[in-house]
Amino acid sequence: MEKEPSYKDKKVISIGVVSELTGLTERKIRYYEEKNLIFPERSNRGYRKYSFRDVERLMDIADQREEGVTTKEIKHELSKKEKNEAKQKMIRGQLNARFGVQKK
Amino acid sequence: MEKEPSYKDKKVISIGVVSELTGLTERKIRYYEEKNLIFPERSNRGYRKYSFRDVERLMDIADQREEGVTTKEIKHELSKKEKNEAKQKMIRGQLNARFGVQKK
DNA sequence: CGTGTAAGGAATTCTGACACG
DNA sequence: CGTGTAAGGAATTCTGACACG
Repeated sequence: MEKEPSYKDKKVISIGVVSELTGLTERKIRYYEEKNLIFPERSNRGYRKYSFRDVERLMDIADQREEGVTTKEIKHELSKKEKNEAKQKMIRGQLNARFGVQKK
Repeated sequence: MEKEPSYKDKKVISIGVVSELTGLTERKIRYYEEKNLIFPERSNRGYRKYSFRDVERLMDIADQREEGVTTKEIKHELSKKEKNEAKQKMIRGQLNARFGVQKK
């Protein structure tokens, strides 16, 4: 029951292409990483690699920045979402343990 | 009724990453392009950009080459498929013209 | 035919820093 | 805080060619 990583999550896009795709400067993209808003992978020699999901995330960040939301606030929003997801997952796990289908 | 290009078809991957993904050398990848088996786009300054579909296509080509199929034969296979697709499309169009739903 | 390699040049990316505000 | 820019270096990619077979 493995989850094969969708194309959307494969980290294969260089920062230059991400810049074209999002309209953001490379400076901004690196800065948002510094602020832990985005998490690219690195190639062997340290080149950043992004996924399509990262590109979407960056466009979302760009929108929020335009509205005057600070990186700190954006970061906190992200943390909240992560906590919620962790909680949801835990609840699902417990429900499953008590009422889930039995293994044959 | 526009078809938005899926992530699978977006040309965003550099030849170096494609090489890692497929296990093929850059030399081979460029050669298959020379033989019209694969069609990357180009960035502003001439850098090749591939899609995930291209990556799949390359892995298919690699398999065929291992079986001893020549690039020429692979190319002919591709041409046949393209003709078939064109034919299918035409037939669908004609069927639709005669029996398709009427416009309101 | 299919692929490796050395060659030289141009463009990319990286980091750390100074600047402004 | 958020972003621009100049700086120097390292790695990437490109093309055309020679090599082997």
